[in-house]
Order: sequence, then C-alpha cells, then structure tokens
Amino acid sequence: MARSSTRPTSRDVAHAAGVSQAAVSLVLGDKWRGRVSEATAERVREAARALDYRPNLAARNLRLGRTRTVLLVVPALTTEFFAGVYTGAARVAAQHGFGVVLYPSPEGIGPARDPFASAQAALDGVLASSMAADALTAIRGDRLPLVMLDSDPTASPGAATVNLDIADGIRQVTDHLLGLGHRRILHLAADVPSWTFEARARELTTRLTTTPGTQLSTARAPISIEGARTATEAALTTPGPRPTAILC
DNA sequence: AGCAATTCCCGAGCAAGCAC
DNA sequence: GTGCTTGCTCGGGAATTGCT
Repeated sequence: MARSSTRPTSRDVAHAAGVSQAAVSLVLGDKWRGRVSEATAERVREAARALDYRPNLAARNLRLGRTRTVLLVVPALTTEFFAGVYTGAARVAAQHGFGVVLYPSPEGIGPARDPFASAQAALDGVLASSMAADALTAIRGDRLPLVMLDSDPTASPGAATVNLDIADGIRQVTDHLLGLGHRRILHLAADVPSWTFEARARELTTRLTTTPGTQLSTARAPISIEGARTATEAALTTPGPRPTAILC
C-alpha cells in the first residue's frame, strides 16, 4: 500500500488487485459490465474487501461537482410536524441515494442565513417547509433547485411546491360540524404568518360566511399547549353566546 | 524580505485509445 | 469487439518559483 498510515484509496485497491485505478472505479461503481471481465471484477471486489476500502466522499464530490446532499430548512424544531417532514424527506432521499441535512433556521420564517460558506457548493438542492421562497435567497442563490412544502405556490417562482389540500380539508371539517348542528364556531388559529394557516383561515371564512345562520369567531395563539389554553379560556369567557365547537 | 504568480497535489470518474 | 489503461479533469489549499 502506498501510504499505510492513511485509509486505502482506489489506487491501493488497484495495486492490490493488479489492475489500474480506472478499473477499480468501473467495478466499484457497477459500470464494469462489457468493459471488465467477471474474473477481474471479482479480484477488485476481493481486494476492496481485504483492504476495507471505502470511497473518499470528498474526492468523489470534488470530481463530480455533486454531493448528493439536500438541505431541509424548517423554521423551528419545537413542532412535531417538522419531525415528520424530516423523516419522510430522509426516507425518500435515501431511496435515491441522497442524504438530508436538517437546518432549523435561527431566523424562524424570516430570511434564512446560509449555514455553509457556500451552500451552492455544498448542496445539490434545497427542501423548505413552511418558509417563503424569498426567505431562502441567501441559501439557494440562483442555482440550487428548490422544493417548497407548505408554501404559497404563487409566490415561489421557479420552485416546485407540495401542499396539503386545504380547501378539501376545511370542507370536510365544516360539513362535519354543520352536520352535527353547530352554528357558533371558534377557530383557534396559530399566531404564525404561515401560508397554510392563512389559507386555512381564508377557506374557513369563505365556507362559513356562505352558510346562513353561522357565526365564526377567531382566537389567535402561539403554537404551544399553554398558549392555546390561555387563548381558548379568553375566548370562552368573552361576554355573549359561547361557541359550541372549537376548530384548531 | 515580501509579494504575486504558478505549479502541484489530493481521489475518483470518464472519454479516448491501445493491445489482442 | 473485448478488456483494459492512459491521461485528463474537478476546487482549493499548500508548496514552489519568479520578480521587485
């Protein structure tokens, strides 16, 4: 081996197998069929096993100009929702040979700083949950592909968007409540300027104001049990007819 | 001595080309 | 045509060279 003090490289594997470094690259990259014999390929694999060879990712990234890494930007880690987003993203990414780096932006939903010296050099793409597209300018630049989850599709030019079917969800919820006879409904809304929350409130207002005899009130609270309890108590102790249903 | 410019190096992948 | 090698490439930092 050329440098016994460092981990083996593809050249070391090549030397051990009696082939060129290029042959090692072809075999271990599974691109050898038709260019390398089965016997030689097996010799290369055996040498790699014997040396406990693992590719140097830094060198691979340097050569290819790709890192097979995407950044998932979320505004906070305090909500379980984002844990689910990360788990799903990581699972699908792994199926495609990509890794996901989670970045809870210290700025919340505001303009996110680049967590690397140059994210464009370190990443192949950006996923963002519950952020605005223009808050990602510093990270994304004009080059990195961007997929937005839970974000206004009309304000994300050049980005793909994945959103919940909010209108249908609200339709099902309101149909259910109205079907049970409820007419005074309290919307316990998150005090966060998120596209999803705003779309939900808008859709709720639209549906209930077009249903005669209904009354919709809104209480805003931070996303926390304590905050929700305080806001709910305040709403329920307000003079006047109490709501018979709470939607949160 | 101090600075700028140039060369080398790292590891892996790929196109082109060689030997049979 | 098959099986394989050669030579080049990538970005950034270290080392070397050249010049004032």
